[in-house]
Amino acid sequence: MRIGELSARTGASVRMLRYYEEQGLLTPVRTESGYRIYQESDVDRVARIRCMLSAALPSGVVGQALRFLLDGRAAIPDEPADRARLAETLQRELDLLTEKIESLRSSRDLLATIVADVRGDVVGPGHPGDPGGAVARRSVRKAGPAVGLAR
Amino acid sequence: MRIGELSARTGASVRMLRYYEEQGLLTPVRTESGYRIYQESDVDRVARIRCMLSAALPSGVVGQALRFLLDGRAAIPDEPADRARLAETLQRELDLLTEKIESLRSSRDLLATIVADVRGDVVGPGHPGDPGGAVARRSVRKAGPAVGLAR
DNA sequence: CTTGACTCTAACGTCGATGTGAGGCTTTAG
DNA sequence: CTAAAGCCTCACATCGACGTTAGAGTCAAG
Repeated sequence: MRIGELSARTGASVRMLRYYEEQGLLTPVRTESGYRIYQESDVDRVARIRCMLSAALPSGVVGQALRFLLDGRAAIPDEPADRARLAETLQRELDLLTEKIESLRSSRDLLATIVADVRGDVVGPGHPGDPGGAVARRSVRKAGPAVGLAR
Repeated sequence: MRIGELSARTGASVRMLRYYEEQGLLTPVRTESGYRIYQESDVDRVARIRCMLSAALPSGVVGQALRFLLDGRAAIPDEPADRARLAETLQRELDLLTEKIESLRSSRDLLATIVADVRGDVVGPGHPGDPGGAVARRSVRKAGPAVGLAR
């Protein structure tokens, strides 16, 4: 398919698709006249790119991951030393990501209790005279303290 | 505490702290002479801000979420109608956050399979200095297909 | 009082990701 | 064949999240 169709099917703008190619994340073939031709599998690929970029993963990591997805194990270097370094780099990103996820989960859970609480109050017998400090009652336990720091 | 101390304690640059204030994510009081004065709780607050921003959450979302995460329930309105609207707003933030977390998890899982695969090859028959990489060798099959698209 | 560390505002620079034309081919529908 | 639609390559513009610098005020210590 050509770029317009891929754009329509993925929701990514034409500009973005060309940008991803520029970054080595997509490698469409070209027609005689220069038109980009994409594979069916590129629909998935674009979804992954967007997902990983939205996770604020460094584009180098995204690139490596994508190369791996596309070329399978071919993208893994032969030299043990290179592999070790690569593994370490990826592991660091993995740890960071895991940490980030945990922290976000904690924020989300806290937010969820607040939402539940607001909803809970809505259904109750409204007390118009209740001053803004409705904080006193209710069972919102102190949310866990320090969350993991991001870099 | 003043901005320098908060910076030291959070790892965020002074510039970042001022920027977060500009975005309404922090609201320090000021001394007579204009110096920003932060609360102890702002240390946690900055940690959350950094985490959420590093996850590429739109600052609008971060702002909304933060107001309720850290100012707690102080801002909950009395009027049932107001509460209902608030609950709805928060629910949307909550959904966005949940979606984001799922997207991050998907990226992390993908990254994990790649790391495992790279390590699997690195680990020779007794490789010194290599922490237990008891990963079954090549077992990486096509990871799940389409993952959730980010906005 | 003077110095030096700290802070302030204001403004310009940067970088990644993306939008937006300009100008010019190519393909497709009529 | 011709016009519309799609695509191409620059290349400059924008936006968020900062970094950096400049010029000036504040404050504790010597």
